[in-house]
Amino acid sequence: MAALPASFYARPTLTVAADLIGCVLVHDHGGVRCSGRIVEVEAYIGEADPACHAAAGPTARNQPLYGPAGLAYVYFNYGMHWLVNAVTEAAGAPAAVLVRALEPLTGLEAMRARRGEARAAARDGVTWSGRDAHLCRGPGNLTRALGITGAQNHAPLSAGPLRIHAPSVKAAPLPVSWSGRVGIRLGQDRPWRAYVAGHPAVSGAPR
DNA sequence: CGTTCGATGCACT
DNA sequence: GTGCATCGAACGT
Repeated sequence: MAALPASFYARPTLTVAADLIGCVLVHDHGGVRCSGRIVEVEAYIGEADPACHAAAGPTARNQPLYGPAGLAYVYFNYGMHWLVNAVTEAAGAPAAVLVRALEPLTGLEAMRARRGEARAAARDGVTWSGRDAHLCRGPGNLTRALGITGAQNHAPLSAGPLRIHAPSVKAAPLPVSWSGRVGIRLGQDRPWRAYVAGHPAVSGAPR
């Protein structure tokens, strides 16, 4: 099964966001393959979008947004969370889709272990005992579970350890709902969050 | 149920 | 120095 080609991402960002629902994010890391079905994403589109990292023009951090479609844009936020995006549109047109939640498919043992490490770092000697459906619920949680870090920033999503695959032909299509984006201050009016309503792995409701 | 709040580091002004 | 595209513990109801 091949990863989605770069041309998949070189389209209008909202189209890419809708089509990413149901696709499978894969990360080969530490000798283990972890994957999950995408059930929640958000679009960040252009310098006119106040919530997009490109709102203030090109900087050292947002450089991948200005690159060609199909790259990963991974950045560190709140001092403790990596967030992973897929760069869309075309070079010079800064836009991306943030992956916010996955339904875990493979590598659950490794996911539990990585989430446990995070928990153990914060608390002393207590193992994480959350439900598996919550392993990849939320953008910071899914990068932690899959082992995605800044090492994957600017990496191509069509080849390499971090990839996105088309939905399985056997899987029924997921219904897509839209809402305002979560966790942002500016730009809440734009209904650019796509998600599977009622799915247990979808993160918190919009503000 | 609900809301508040601290942890934690870096990009940018 | 300020403000995050967050998370979960610790409260209050």
